[in-house]
Amino acid sequence: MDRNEILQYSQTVCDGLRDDDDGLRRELLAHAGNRWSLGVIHTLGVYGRLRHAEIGRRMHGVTQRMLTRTLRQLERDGLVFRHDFEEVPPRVEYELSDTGMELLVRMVPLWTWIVENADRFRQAREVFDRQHADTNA
Amino acid sequence: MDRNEILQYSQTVCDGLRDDDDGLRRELLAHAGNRWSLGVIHTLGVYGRLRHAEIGRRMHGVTQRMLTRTLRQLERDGLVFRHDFEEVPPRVEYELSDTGMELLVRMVPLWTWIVENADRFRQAREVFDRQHADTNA
DNA sequence: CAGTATCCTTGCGGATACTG
DNA sequence: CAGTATCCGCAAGGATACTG
Repeated sequence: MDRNEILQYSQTVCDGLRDDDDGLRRELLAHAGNRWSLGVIHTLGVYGRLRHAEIGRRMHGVTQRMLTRTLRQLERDGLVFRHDFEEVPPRVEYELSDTGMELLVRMVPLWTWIVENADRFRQAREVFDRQHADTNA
Repeated sequence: MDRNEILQYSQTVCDGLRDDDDGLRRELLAHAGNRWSLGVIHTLGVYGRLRHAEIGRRMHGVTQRMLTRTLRQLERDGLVFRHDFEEVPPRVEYELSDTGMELLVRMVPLWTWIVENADRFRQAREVFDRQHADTNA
């Protein structure tokens, strides 16, 4: 994929995002970029069907509230299926949909690259912050 | 790329994101997912070097403040170079760095997919919202 | 022209307590 | 167990006016 291909793609995408789709774009990326969304998608991708609490146990730090909210959003976008067995006590299982799986596929290269280049960013920031500190001093 | 490959990748990525990198991950995606970041990256990718106001003109709706802020963040992460000519009146040009270009490459497939599947999401949401409305009624 | 300063609204994310 | 209700702090994003 050379530079021109990239730009053409990029052009198409950004043209397709005019006005109306802006909300969609933001919302979608918001979900993908949410505090917990990626973790949930990943967890469900790896383990398949899981119950609410099981997901929570596999992601440290998430509260019940945020987990529920995240799952609702993902479900609303059709990325996750919710199977309610309507039993007592409640039993609900979550599962990544095909759409969710496709999203995961598209996300992974990006995340991989970010992680692999973590140091680059850290260094860039250090340099920037140092220079900025000098300016202020 | 089959399901297992995806999951392995995904596993690696998410393992690499434990604790410390969480901030990094969020910040980076925050930049990539910001209201204006992608637009700026794309614009600079397509047009090359541009002045502050030129970028603004090519992106409708962005305010001076947000454009400046976005550019600062991108610059801090090393995604964008800032060339200050130190003239009067001021003349500053912005340019996508190689790192920024690489990010653009990784983002494009994701965006393309989102845009191509916009309808899918819209429909999923409509269904969800309708069902939820019924529940409340 | 590029950028800062100020003020404001909104929604995310978290803590805690409660319910069917 | 799964989920809701309530309250809170914080930062993003925006509108507006000003400056070197």
